[in-house]
Amino acid sequence: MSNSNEQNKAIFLSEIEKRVKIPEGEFEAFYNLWDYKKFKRSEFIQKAGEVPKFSIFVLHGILRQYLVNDKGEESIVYFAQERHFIGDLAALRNRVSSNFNFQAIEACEILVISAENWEKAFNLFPWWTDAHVRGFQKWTSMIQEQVFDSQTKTGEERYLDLIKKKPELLQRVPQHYIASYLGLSAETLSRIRKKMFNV
Amino acid sequence: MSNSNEQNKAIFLSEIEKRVKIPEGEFEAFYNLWDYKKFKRSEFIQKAGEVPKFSIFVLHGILRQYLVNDKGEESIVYFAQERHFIGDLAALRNRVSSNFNFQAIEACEILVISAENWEKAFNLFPWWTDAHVRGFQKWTSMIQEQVFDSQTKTGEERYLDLIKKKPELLQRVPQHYIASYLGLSAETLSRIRKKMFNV
DNA sequence: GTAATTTCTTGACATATGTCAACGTTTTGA
DNA sequence: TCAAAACGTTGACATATGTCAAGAAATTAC
Repeated sequence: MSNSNEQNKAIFLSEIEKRVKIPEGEFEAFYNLWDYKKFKRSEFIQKAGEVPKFSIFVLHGILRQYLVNDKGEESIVYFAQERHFIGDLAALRNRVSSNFNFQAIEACEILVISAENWEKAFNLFPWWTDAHVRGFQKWTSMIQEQVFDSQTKTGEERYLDLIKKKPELLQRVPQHYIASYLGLSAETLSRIRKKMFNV
Repeated sequence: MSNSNEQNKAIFLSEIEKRVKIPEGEFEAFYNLWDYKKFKRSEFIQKAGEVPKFSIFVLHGILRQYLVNDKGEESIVYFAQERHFIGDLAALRNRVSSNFNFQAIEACEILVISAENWEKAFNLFPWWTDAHVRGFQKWTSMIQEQVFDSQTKTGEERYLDLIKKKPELLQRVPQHYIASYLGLSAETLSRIRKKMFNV
């Protein structure tokens, strides 16, 4: 069921070309800076407290990025599905430990890039830098709006938003992960759903 | 009371040099891409719905970045004090309207850079790009942790965190702005403080 | 300096959400 | 295929926080 190297390359290329134009012939060298890896369901790609070994592009599968506090409560900050970039780049580049956990929810195929190769890519390929910068600029506004939502909306409203924005996600990951992402207990989400669908 | 042009330049330079090394002689040209502006207390630098005219560096004073939802409730996502960069770069670069409001809390002196000049700076000065990228990488982790905190911590815990991290802020801005930043009603913060200091 | 405005506090009450515990259902892995 | 693990639901109860309204205190602007 796993994709061939050529298919993976094509997926990766098309995703980057959505954002920037790649000069003739440069993609091959860029692609060679990345390695292919496979993870089983529920395996950890990276654990909190570790210095990240790489940054990630998801070819197939889905993984969760989450934080854990001192009381052991965890909360998912991001679901990375196929064609998403994910990782703790600040920690990767500065060679410091990360607070984030990255775990495969389903079996995953991913491409990874080491800190060393990340710097190479950044220095060699201006189009990559540009894509990267644009990605971050957009992403920060999005997360800031997420902070806002978590402060001003009820759980039910946030759940309805998610149904609109990422309906496929709800079919794909266990409901208690959705609850964790929304900042709700599993019980509360269950009750919200009951109220929404039973009346 | 306002700083001279030379003082402003020095402040700006020292802030960037904290992050990256600037090659001999390049700073002057970079600095010329920025303009100086002044705003009075409670004036708007940019309103939601507008296409941003520039991105901002704060020389003096403090401003708030906030969002408003359909019900008219507002929530502060960021306080920018002196020596902070602030703005909606995704909207600026793409020439689309921004959801964010930027308002001076105190009288402010700021440097601004237009969309056009921003692209110039980005293309001409790799050290600027680098500083910028590092800033964003760190910032995204920080905001993600902020989402986490707003989902897993009580208002009292978030207030205590803020006292530790930015004690000077509490002396400087009205308490109901602090409440808004913490995602609490003004009344609730008042009660938290009463409980903390009266017992 | 004083009026107008903004800010902060407090009470009473409503409500969203968490916690704990029990139990049934579904999925997983060998 | 079947036992074990993971997942989802429900009840009872506790609690954090919001809302509305009133008034006191502080700050601002002329």
